[in-house]
Amino acid sequence: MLKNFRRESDVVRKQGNMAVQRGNKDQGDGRRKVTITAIAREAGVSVPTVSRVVNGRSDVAPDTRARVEDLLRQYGYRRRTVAPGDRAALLDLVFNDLDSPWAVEIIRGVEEVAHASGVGTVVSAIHDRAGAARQWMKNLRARASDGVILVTSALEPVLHKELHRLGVPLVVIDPAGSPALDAPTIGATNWAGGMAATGHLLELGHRRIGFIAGPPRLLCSRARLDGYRSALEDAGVPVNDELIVPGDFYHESGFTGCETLMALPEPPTAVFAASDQMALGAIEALRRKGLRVPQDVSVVGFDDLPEMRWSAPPLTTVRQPLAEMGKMAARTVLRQAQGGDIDAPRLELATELVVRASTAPPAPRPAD
Amino acid sequence: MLKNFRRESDVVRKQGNMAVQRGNKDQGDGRRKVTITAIAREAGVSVPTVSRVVNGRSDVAPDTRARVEDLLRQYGYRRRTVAPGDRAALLDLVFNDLDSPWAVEIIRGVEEVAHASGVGTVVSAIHDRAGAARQWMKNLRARASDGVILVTSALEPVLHKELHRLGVPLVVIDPAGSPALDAPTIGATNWAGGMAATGHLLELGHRRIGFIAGPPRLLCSRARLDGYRSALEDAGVPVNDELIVPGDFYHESGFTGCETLMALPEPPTAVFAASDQMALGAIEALRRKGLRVPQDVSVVGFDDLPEMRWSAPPLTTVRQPLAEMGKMAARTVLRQAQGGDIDAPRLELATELVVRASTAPPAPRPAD
DNA sequence: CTGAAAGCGCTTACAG
DNA sequence: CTGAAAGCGCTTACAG
Repeated sequence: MLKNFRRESDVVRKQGNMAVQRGNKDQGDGRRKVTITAIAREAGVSVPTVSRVVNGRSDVAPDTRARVEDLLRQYGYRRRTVAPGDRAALLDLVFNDLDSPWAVEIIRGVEEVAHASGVGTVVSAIHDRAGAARQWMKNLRARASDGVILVTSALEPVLHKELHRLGVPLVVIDPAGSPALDAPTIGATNWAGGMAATGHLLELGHRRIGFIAGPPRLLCSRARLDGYRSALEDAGVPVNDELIVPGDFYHESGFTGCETLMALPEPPTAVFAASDQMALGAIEALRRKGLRVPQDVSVVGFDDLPEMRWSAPPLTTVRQPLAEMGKMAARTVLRQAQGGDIDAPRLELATELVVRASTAPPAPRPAD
Repeated sequence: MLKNFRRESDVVRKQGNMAVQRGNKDQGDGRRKVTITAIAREAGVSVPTVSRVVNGRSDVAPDTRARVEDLLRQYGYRRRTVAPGDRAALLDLVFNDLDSPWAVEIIRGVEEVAHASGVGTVVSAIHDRAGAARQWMKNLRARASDGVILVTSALEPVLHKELHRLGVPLVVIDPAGSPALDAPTIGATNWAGGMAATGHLLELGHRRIGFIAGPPRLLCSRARLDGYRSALEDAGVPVNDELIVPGDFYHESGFTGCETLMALPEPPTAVFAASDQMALGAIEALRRKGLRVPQDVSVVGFDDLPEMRWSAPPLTTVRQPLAEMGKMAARTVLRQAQGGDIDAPRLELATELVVRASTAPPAPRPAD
């Protein structure tokens, strides 16, 4: 390090007219402008030679290469244009928030497919704020991203319009539900999942089943709720609105939602939470009340995040193939980016009920 | 959509000599080559005009703009060079695996800082495979990334060497422990954390404390173990090697590690797992044996992943400021990328014991 | 609002 | 192994 810095000042002394050198802070006069031409002059070689070194070609004499590499490093050279052949292939993956294990699953899937195609995955969070979204659009443009995967965002319509204008392919994972969005979407069979979870509880013998809902503006929330309702109807169990409480997919709302449910004159014997995190919150609420899961109350979640195998007790839940959804989405944008056709404008991957240890038949009613 | 496709074939008909058009698969003769020049010819305007549209300048007649935009979209135009001013600023964040809530925390921190500086965060996983790493290096080079943040990887030395050659700044989060790595590193005070966790159990009155270790090749694992040992020594409790079992930070190993511990002739009254995930595995092992946490056995974890507040019972653990570490790392690479000095080559952020509900004084020994 | 001209940062044959 | 020359894909004044 020290050695480098020493050499650097030598260079600076000899070549004081270069805009800004590495190791110096911005000097009013602006951004540093380290070009291949400047490096060539400095190294006493031609521009093509530097170009060759930069591109790791083999036909450069070892000591020329070493000298040029040193200079490149010292001046902090970065390419200013991209080689025509290997355009930096980039794909943008945009979340509202990066605050849930949910997100990694999707990232994992997208990254796997993208990486295999030599494409980089740029991950961003826009926090449903128009400002952040605008900044992101600007960056997207600067980096000439080849495609965008957007995950459940209220900003869907705005971004879609702008991206369409720029001709950047867009795929939406788990669409929030903008009606006229004509981008391909990838989701899960939420309605069927809601049916399956509720059906499972019904089969165990539960008749009073509480439901902790997700944000009502999201399509997936509504589909899960409707699945719950349909299963009850199929079983001839009347839908009781006081058993349906609101939530926002986060732990806390599962906790309070469950408290509300258990404070009912006639509390439910089972709770279906529309997300795993809310299910965990619900279990905590029950634990605090001294109620055991599943002996006293059964709990079902939705998502099947990997850690749910290890919750206490291991959670019965509806598996949503998040990584698979990510992969699908990545394949779809990549195909579009290469000018291919999209095979399905709207796709729903299957959900699957995973029965673990948080559900059991209802406790026999206390003989009161 | 349909409309677009129709228009597109008109264009193709008129202009059959362009290499490959959008909507057509690769046609042997190679990659499509949609340049601003081609678009200009097609639109019957000059090259500068198309350039203006592409860059969203305001001084273009509305219908010229519309016509050009249509063409750009239809041909799937992507910039082939980057505007000198706004070079796509990119930062690479590299994990071994994207399989833990651990990762999101770091991503969140890095993204926040990078995004604020208009820098994109490219997330990759290299799975400790030299092949994947090589592919990634190639991509990194193509996208001219401005800096790299590497998270705990056995590939540290190789990547460091190569990146240094390219003059790309590198910061390592939670270094695996390559001895001669002269890149800045950001970690947590693992040793102090190990001390604190063990000290807490000691204070509660525990004397037989099991330890489920992390992978021994990682510095952080060794530091946590040494912290555990030191705390015991301070308290005058002899270190008993049969109470130390191996693990790999994942749930499963916590489960089996805890089983081993509880099968001991004289099992521990408390277990300190070197990761939250192993702590969860341990709790599950205890649950299966019918042992209650914390009444029968206390459990402490390490990391304080956000979901640990909601485990059953809420987990006492050592908080590692992962998002903060990500932010630090991002600031450090960004500063380096701008030619600034690094303020600290090696940084450890403080860990903090978070006491929740999984620890309690040991149960009185059964009077046998 | 638009284009002809000059310029920039590279890369790609080609010749030695 | 190296450079002079031509070329490419853009952008930036400048003039109208």
